[in-house]
Amino acid sequence: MSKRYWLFKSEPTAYSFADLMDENEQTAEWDGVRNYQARNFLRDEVQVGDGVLFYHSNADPPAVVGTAVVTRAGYPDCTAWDPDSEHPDPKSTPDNPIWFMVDIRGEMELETPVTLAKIKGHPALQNISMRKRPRISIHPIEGKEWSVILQMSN
DNA sequence: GCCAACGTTGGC
DNA sequence: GCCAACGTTGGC
Repeated sequence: MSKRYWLFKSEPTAYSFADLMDENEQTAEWDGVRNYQARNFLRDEVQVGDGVLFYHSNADPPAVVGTAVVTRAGYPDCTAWDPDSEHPDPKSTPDNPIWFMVDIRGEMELETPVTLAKIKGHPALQNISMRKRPRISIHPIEGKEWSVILQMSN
């Protein structure tokens, strides 16, 4: 199975790239996703070794700020049945989980964040998934898009 | 199963 | 803070 690329969104006030880099082994569970399309990516498609662009949404400016790598593929999101978690969902149970998460390890902070404005302005990124479906927190990224965005960060 | 009402996301 | 886009819920 060949390596794929993804873009994960996070509001930096809730969880920033710096927070990820501060974790033990720079590794965190990507939990709390409560959207079915994003869930399907996490459960069915995201694989160990895949590349992740870490995007700050609701930020000034919104931008890709770092890269990460998937260290554990989809498994049940146990925060769903924790009533004290941020996004409890009583319909999801250990026997019949609805929501899934993966683990990622932060790799590199971008020298220059690649802002949404720059992404929108780049001819090679006109069809990037986040432009077509603006409100999903997980997006597949083409290999070409990945390299273009990383080039723009230098 | 339709669809109106409602809630959330997230750029601006 | 506004509001467009769009996902989800729930009455029927």
